[in-house]
Amino acid sequence: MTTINEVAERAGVSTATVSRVLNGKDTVDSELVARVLTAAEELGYRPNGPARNLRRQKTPVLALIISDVENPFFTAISRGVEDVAHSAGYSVVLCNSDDDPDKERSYVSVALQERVAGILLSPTGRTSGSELLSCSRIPFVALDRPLPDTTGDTVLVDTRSAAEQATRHLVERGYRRPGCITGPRGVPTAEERLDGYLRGLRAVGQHDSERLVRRCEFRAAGARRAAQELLDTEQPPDSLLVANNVMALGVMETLAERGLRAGGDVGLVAFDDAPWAGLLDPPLSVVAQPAYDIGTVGAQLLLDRIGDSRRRNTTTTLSARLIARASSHPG
Amino acid sequence: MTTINEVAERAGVSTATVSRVLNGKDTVDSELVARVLTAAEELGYRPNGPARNLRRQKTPVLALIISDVENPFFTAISRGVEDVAHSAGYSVVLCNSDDDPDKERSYVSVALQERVAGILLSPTGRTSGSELLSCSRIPFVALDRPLPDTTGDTVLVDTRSAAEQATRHLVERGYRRPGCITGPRGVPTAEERLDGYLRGLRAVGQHDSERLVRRCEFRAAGARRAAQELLDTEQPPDSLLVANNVMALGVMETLAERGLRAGGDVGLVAFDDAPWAGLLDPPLSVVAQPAYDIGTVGAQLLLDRIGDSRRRNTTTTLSARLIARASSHPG
DNA sequence: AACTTCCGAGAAAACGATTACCAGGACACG
DNA sequence: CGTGTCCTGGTAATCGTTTTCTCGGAAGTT
Repeated sequence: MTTINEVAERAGVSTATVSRVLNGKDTVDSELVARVLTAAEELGYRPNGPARNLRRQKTPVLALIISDVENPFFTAISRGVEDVAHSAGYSVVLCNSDDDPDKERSYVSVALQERVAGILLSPTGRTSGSELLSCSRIPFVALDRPLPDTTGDTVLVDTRSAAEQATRHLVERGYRRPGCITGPRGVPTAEERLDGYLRGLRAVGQHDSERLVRRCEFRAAGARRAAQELLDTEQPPDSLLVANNVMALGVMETLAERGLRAGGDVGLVAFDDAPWAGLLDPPLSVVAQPAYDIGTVGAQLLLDRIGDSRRRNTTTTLSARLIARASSHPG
Repeated sequence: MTTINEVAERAGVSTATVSRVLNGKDTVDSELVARVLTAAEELGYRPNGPARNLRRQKTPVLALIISDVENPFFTAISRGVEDVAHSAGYSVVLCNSDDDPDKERSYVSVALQERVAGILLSPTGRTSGSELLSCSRIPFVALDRPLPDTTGDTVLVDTRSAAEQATRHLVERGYRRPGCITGPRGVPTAEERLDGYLRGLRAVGQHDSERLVRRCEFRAAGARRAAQELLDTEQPPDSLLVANNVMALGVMETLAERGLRAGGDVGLVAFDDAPWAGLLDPPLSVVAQPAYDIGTVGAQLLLDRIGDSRRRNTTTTLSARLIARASSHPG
């Protein structure tokens, strides 16, 4: 690898001058600028990032830690983050925590170690890397889920009222016993959606029963089991509110296996819209979260904080909207 | 940020000793080890990554540059890469080139600059960052698509014969005029799939006509337009081979808008399986590519090359398999 | 012409780790 | 007891940049 020294030597100037030219300082004679540029070109010189970052004490990189790359909700967030970051001259590195607190911790640790400029995190909720974050001075933003015990910038979606609305929607459409499949205990998004569901039931005068609720990981496999369990109970639910789109696929597989049809046999509303949701059989009613916006808002917040570390912490809450399709239409 | 000096001072030893302890060298007195460890713990010391990487002249990070984070095919690859890399002690940073040669180039450039240990790239095909790569000495592996003019490790899928097989499948199922929607000119995967399609037609004695072929970006919007165009021709195709899963969604939307049903009205086979493919209306026939394996094989190849830079270049070709569902079943 | 001002460019000091090298002490052996 | 060996741990060089100083010369002012 060629270094700045070799470029300086070939151009017949000092390394300081090379550095100045390459960083666009305007105090260099145009003759020298030309010499440096051609020398750098000829040698295929490319500055050493780690050295530069060490000296500058900062790295133009944002870390985005999400819990599932295969979930379109999170990839949409990542697009939002990337668009904003990119236009501000930052690169984004995407890390996939798999909803595993250990992996999350380890990624936070790596990010801190590499001295990234900032971190966007959708926390698993449990212990997670939050202590690490809060005791370091690195700017960060929590996305989708609040960070336990830590006050920091946060971008949330009001899924509680969305869940409530979705539940009422099911009842209004004529379903009598809506059930709920949500995420693990302690995960804020899971709790919120469950809470919204319970409120929705109460609002329409239904007795809420934990017997119609199941919890599982935010994965298809768990949702499949949960759906099977619920359908096998003595008084099975006649409709379901499902806490994310990956789980919804699991539920639909289960229905298909049993020859049940979503909508007609079991009403279904799931969180997260996806490009394929309207093309399923039947088209899936969803609570569409503004995923892309979560990304852009979060990234902007992070950039602002990087620019001014003593800003007040803010929490932005975006709202979701129900898109009713055939899966919540009985008969 | 606390530095190794402060740790050394607090522990009453030299920085060299701190470094030795923290890197697990065994030549240090256990008394000192304990002192260093507690000092580091108390100060919340975390080594400065850039400094370490600068000194060590390497970074335990692999860059994975893919063309679309929202495409499940690529996210599956990324899981494969990550699993292998992680268990070998490497982090993976995921970069999203958006199938834009400029973005790709820029990401390759950043990766080189940051001196990552290796690069996994699914090239856009056109000029792209290949010159950058080949003239640097950084190990790299091309995934899914070969790198133009460059010999290097490559992991491919034999989509030519898969496309041929899929085309024959359509004809065998009774469709008479299969059309094809493929990717942009010059993109190897697009050309291969088109070529396979043409061969398939010839194999069953059909005259191949470019009039049944459309090209567009690997996006839903382009595919929608392409499908509309094809359906509006005087002699429209009665079935379609579509070059990836994102495009397939666009095509299905178009069919739905026109009140046409995949299978009964227009046969449909698309590349890439996805969790939702079997749940669409109708279930989508696909050519399933071993995406996760592309990732694991590619990552392993890259690690091998990092370990031994003078290995011979290899090209691994995996095979795809047709999964016939209802969308390729007439009537 | 003498003095100040300013500006461009080089020399050298950081940045924070790792590691080659060296010094000093303990121990063993003749 | 003297000398050689080994082992531990400190000193300082090093990685490749950026940036602060500093200095020399040109330009401007009186």
